[in-house]
Amino acid sequence: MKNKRTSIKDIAKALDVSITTISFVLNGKGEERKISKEVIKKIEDYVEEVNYRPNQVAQSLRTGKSKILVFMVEDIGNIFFAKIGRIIEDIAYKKGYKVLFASTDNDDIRSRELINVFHERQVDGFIIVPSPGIKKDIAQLMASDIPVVLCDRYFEDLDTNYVMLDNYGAAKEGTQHLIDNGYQNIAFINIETEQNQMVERAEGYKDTVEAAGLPVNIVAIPFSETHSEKGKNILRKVLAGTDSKIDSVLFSTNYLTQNCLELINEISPSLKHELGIITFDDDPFFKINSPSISSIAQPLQAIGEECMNIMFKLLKDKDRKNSETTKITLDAHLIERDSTQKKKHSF
Amino acid sequence: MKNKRTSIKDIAKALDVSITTISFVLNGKGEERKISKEVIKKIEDYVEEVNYRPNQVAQSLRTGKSKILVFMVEDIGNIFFAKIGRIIEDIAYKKGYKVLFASTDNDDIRSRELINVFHERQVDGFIIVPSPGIKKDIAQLMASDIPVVLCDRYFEDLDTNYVMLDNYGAAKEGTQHLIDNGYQNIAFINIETEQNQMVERAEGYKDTVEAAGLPVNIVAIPFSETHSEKGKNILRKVLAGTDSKIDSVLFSTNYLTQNCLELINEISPSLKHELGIITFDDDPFFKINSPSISSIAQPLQAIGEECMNIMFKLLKDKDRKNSETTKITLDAHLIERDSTQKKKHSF
DNA sequence: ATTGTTAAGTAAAACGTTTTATCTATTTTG
DNA sequence: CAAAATAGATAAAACGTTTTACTTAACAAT
Repeated sequence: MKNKRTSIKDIAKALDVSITTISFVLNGKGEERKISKEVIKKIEDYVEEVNYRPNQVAQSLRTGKSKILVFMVEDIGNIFFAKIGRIIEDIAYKKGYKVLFASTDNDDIRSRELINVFHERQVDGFIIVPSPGIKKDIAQLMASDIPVVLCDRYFEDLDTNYVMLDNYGAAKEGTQHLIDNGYQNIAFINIETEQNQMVERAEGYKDTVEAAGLPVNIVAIPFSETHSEKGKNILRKVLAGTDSKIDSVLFSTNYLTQNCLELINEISPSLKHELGIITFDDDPFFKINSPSISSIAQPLQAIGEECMNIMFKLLKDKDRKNSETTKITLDAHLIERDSTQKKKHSF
Repeated sequence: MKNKRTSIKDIAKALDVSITTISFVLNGKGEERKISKEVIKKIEDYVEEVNYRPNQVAQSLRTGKSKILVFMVEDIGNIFFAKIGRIIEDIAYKKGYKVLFASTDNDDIRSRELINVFHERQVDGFIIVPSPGIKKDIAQLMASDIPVVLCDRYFEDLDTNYVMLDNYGAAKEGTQHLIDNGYQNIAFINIETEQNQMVERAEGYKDTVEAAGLPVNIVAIPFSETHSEKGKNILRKVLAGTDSKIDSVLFSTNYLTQNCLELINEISPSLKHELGIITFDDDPFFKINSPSISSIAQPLQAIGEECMNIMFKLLKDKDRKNSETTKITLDAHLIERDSTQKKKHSF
């Protein structure tokens, strides 16, 4: 009943030709291996006729190549990663690669386990948004001569291929935009982390306000508290402004924006019209919100494309171990909307 | 240099034990096959020591099982699918399965190609959000005795496992909510499609307004025009209300909501405060928007869980061909917000 | 003393490919 | 005309497992 798929052996039997010959023909080595035109034709026709497709698992076992790439992110349910994932997927498919997605939750243990699992599965390459503590594992992975591209983050003292946003520059630009529009007391709302992309955003902010002679006000919310009452209280205090009254905020990531906006709404509906607001990561609804919300948009398409450019380069390169790593830094795109147009007086 | 991974053969050599014995021990068949305690211990210790991990590709080839599931959706960059994907991924990993994601763009050709590709790769099961015209391919896939669960949509006349929203009921509930709040002229904004989930939503809407003696007004925007000027014009006309003035809208899916809200904003900023608005698929920003937007939220967690319940049942079931299909219909969750609180007069 | 049983283990086939080495005719070359 | 080269193909090993069928030794039963 369970009709087994046709294998190369079945074809060999049917055409009275050796397995080897068929394999050569299928892999386009017919000419090279001096297989006669007639035999080539015969095989190709038959393959077409029975719609034979080689068993990829067997191919993988033999060649050690799987034609599978893996995209390891913090959370594939986060729209930022999901969008990049889609872009990567599309590019990969065009070249015959499939993409496994995996969410690490930014957890080192989970990341490590995933790397091992995929390594066992003989995936051909890794695109990784690394969790903070897996530098060693990344190094090991690279040492085992498998293509690795880091995305969104990197490690200062590890020579890897990566594709990053110019986080420092982007934060600078966003902050300067607030300053240019007359804001004088800007808070930078961040999550508590040592991930370099966040650190750089904080630096960009800090250097810019300092250069303008304005006060530095960095608020770090623990990752675990972004949805909790405790986190809300931290924000409440900032907005209440014990020392000096804040007139604007820069959110460092889309985790925070949503929750903080919600909170701002909760504290005082008029506040969101008075406060200058700009955030990293754009969202379609920012345009619709009132006020529409300014953002520092990441070039998702470019991020995905660059990751795949590097990946394909690595996949082709026979001795990639000896070739230089590629490091790409991309510019963000500042989207100016109503939330950063300083109003002379609140209403 | 390129230190090959240790294989079962290496262990055999190192311990002077046969390959077979090791395989039995590794697969927990040591007792059953009467391997002595000492040998079992010796093998287990060594395996631990050298951190041996079996080559999964070889396992797959031999057993025909890959421990990979595939989740085929319309677009993994769409937050609705991305969220479900994340839930499925988490459940899968707990049982040692990995998940391949694939976006079909709702295109039949692409869907068909993907199904074939994954079939070749010997994935163990499919969770599919089917494009409109691949009923036959789904049937074929099921005939080849591989677990298939449809998600979000199904085919009327094909006996499959599926997990669906009660689209009819959900649309009914949403529509009734508008009626209860005093709206009298409700438009249903849909994409032009024959996908059953959309048809059912339209029916739910239609039956409800008709039962209340209110006019039926179904607007179908071609899929390709959701972002175009042409699509906008269709909407403009509806909102202008040539025949009768519309006082509220029900959006059938999250593709539309964003664009239409944008357009409503564009046409007249005050309109969004006057119009009753409710939409399928919740979004975090609906809560923050002013007015906050009512929605018919899908139970993402439950959808993911039910898909996986069925999948695991199928994976276990030896003769699933003869067992009954499982059909699950889930209820939506109506979230009432400001956008459906009828205002006595516009402002 | 033969037969049967069990304990403890192994050899070898199989999964479906790719690839290396080899083979036989035929043709070319010196 | 013998040696060398080439055309056209194939056998068999290899990838790393799982699994079937077998072996051997020890012991028990008749």
